[in-house]
Amino acid sequence: MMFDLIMIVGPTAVGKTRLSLELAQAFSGEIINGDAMQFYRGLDIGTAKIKEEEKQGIKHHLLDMLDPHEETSVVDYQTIVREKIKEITKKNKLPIIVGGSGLYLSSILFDYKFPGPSRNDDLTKKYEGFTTEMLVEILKKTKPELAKNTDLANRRRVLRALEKENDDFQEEINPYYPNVLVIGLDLEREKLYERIDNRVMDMVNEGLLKEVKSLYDQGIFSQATMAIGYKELFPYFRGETTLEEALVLIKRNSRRYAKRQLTWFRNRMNAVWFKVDLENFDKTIQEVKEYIKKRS
RNA sequence: GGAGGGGUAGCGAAGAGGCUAAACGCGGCAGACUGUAAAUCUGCUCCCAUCGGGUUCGGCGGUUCGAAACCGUCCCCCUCCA
Repeated sequence: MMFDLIMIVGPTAVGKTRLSLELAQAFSGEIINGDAMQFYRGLDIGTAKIKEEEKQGIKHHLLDMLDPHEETSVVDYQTIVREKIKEITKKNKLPIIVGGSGLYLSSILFDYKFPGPSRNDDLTKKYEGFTTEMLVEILKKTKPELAKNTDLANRRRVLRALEKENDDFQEEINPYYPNVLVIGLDLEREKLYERIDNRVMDMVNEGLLKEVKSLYDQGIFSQATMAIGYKELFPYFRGETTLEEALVLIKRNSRRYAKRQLTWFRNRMNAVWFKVDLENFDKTIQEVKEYIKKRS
């Protein structure tokens, strides 16, 4: 095998998980999760996390590593995954990263450096009463260089810039691993959206409400509960919306999310794209396998 | 038959003489994003085009320098009374 690493990317609900199992099976791989929300224990149905009995004995890493109230960041992800890749490689296995969290995945593929201070909520609290315009003024005055490279319409980014000491902007970011294959899975937009809508209903049938209710009852309100499929249900439990309204929002947000994912993967990664054949997913799997063999 | 309400861009919905090719939301498309990323943010979305131009607000006809907005008339929809 000439690849150090295979990465499978694509919008939510295209079939990444299924492909990953097949490839792991065929090329003796171990799977590393690349979905930020699947780090969390208890977020199973809503994140479409693979079930224990579906794993086919294949080792899965970075699933269920956090409790819902805990937080991580790309930096942790990057260090852990770099380590995991080493381990897996040492065992003579192929690391296969599967997921949809663009930034996290890019931080593995490329040599992203994170020299700045870690994020912390104090600043957010400190500037609570400030309008974004005011924050922008402060930033421009105190760190004009940094202001140039930040999206000034985006309060969150302005806040982060405010807590950075220097600009850690990298002019050029090099690939970190020499031989990586990034497989992009795609599907006609219309069909993708249809799949997403259907999958939301499947999740409901599998017990999504119960899963989310449990988080709600525990009073957990964190980054994890901001996940699609979760945050929309909280207002329903509070009696502020109907179930129907909440489900419409879940579908909508999932579709919008899928679109954002596609934008990232298309423009930030050098992926080899495969169009998924819905009627015959095995055919898609075959195509990918053949491609890998040919390139190996 | 009588009394009201209404017909606005793909949909929902503002607008009530010039600032309007027409707010806003949805839907659609494109994009940004190096420590919250399933998050956060931006742009486009009548037609042709680079400036710019051409057609719009149920139909037709008026009033007016100027109308989606005012008047007349016709068509359609809804509610109530018969």
